[in-house]
Amino acid sequence: MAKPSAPPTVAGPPPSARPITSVDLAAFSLADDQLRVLLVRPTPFGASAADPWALPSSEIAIAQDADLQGCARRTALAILGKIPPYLEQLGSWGSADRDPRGWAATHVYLVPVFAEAAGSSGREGMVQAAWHPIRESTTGLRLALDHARILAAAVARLRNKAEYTSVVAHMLPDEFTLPDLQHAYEVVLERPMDKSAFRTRMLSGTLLQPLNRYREGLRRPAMLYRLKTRRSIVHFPRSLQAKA
Amino acid sequence: MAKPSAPPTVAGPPPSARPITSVDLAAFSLADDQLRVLLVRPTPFGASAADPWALPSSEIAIAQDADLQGCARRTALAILGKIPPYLEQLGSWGSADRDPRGWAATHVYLVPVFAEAAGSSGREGMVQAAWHPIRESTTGLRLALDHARILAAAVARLRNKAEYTSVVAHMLPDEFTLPDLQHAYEVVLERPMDKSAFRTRMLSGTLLQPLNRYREGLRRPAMLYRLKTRRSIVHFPRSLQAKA
DNA sequence: CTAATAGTGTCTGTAAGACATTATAGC
DNA sequence: GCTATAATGTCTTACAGACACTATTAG
Repeated sequence: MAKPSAPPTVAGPPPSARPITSVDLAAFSLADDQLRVLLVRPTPFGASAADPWALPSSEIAIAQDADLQGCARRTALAILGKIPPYLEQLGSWGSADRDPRGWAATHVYLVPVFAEAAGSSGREGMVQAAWHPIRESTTGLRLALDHARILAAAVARLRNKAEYTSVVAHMLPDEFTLPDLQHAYEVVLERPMDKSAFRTRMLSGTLLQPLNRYREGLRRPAMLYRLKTRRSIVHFPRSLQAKA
Repeated sequence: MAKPSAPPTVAGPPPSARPITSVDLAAFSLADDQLRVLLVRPTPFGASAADPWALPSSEIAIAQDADLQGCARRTALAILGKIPPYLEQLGSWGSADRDPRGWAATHVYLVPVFAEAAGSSGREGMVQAAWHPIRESTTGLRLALDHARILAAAVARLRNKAEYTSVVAHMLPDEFTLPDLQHAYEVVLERPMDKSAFRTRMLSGTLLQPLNRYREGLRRPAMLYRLKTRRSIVHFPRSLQAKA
């Protein structure tokens, strides 16, 4: 306790060892009409079907990471090849028994991104990465550590935020139509939505910028839009489907 | 990397040192018609007015804490004398420079509690603790480390959640009246609220249990209520004051 | 009775839900 | 013309906001 400017600690003696500290990503995208999450696995060397998939994770690199977001961005860059414009803290999970190596705490970020299908999105460096569809009843996949629980929380948060924010739009490409956007919401929320109410909701406020160009299609062309900003999400005045 | 069941790490070599890891509390109460936050300071020995106040904080005690919530409960017990029924993860702050001792990450919990005024709530063990009123423009107090920023985020979250949840009720005693509750919301949100709409909102749903007893007062007595559960908050169907 | 606080009733505004209708493309 | 999809219009419902009104206590 003779260290410089140590903040007051409430109770107990100074601890001896420190927890393993990491940042995990719950990165979501939409491909082939499915909500998908990015999972990784060690390199093919010795990787068998028994090896569990895991959320992308990096231990904090003290010499390299300026802060938690920086670590999250580094992790995303390594595996996605780009830094996502919108990252949101989901929460943190820490306990004595969630990692067999010892007391471990992880800071989890929710990352909605646009990504093409690309069944198994190549291996980036040392790991194999793939977009796994989110199936019913918490994926069913057996993931490493407590990642199944974290993923369940991430899916719940994503769906909940879809009820009152523009978060789903961040999983679409730069230019999209309102029917595209509605379809994306329907995929995430797993229920059909009313066209008229949906359009009013999305077009009110400062969310979208119309491009005054049209997507040529099989039938009547649809107006193209772009997000005014990809850096943040917009909150709508009311939540959808206010349950009785 | 030859450790048992190590999860795949996305990039970079295994780190050498681990961050200092702690749990901080942003505990709020209502006393004397003011929103207050619990702050601590090292024991009076050598404590001067120059010593900054800080949020209650505990480093993770690997041998003692089962998980992050456990650490938060231990911290709350040490300083409040009781374990609060409702704790909510606010977020985590971690960076190379927020603590002069080195890379430090803290997991912050938002804790609304009922607490009497008690100007300086005695010293519990090694620290001095007091409920400080939340003043305009982020308190104005100079706090230890980056606690001023964390506190600002906590106040923002508390006020935001007051707009669409029952969180404010957790800062009232076990039994209270609807006028009590409305006054509490008005203190937190710093604006007057409509009586009729407020009552409808609070009485719909499963939030309150009427006790069929009355608070005797100066004028007409008011019905007493109790929270159906103190362990969780209730979400209302709409946010208040849907801004244009 | 009056004063003060507790509690209710009525009307309006906003935005979502349901669903019908019109518009514009290819064929 | 027909079909499919894009976009709009109309009506209903739920609930917050404003505010008037009634109810119950002390004195």
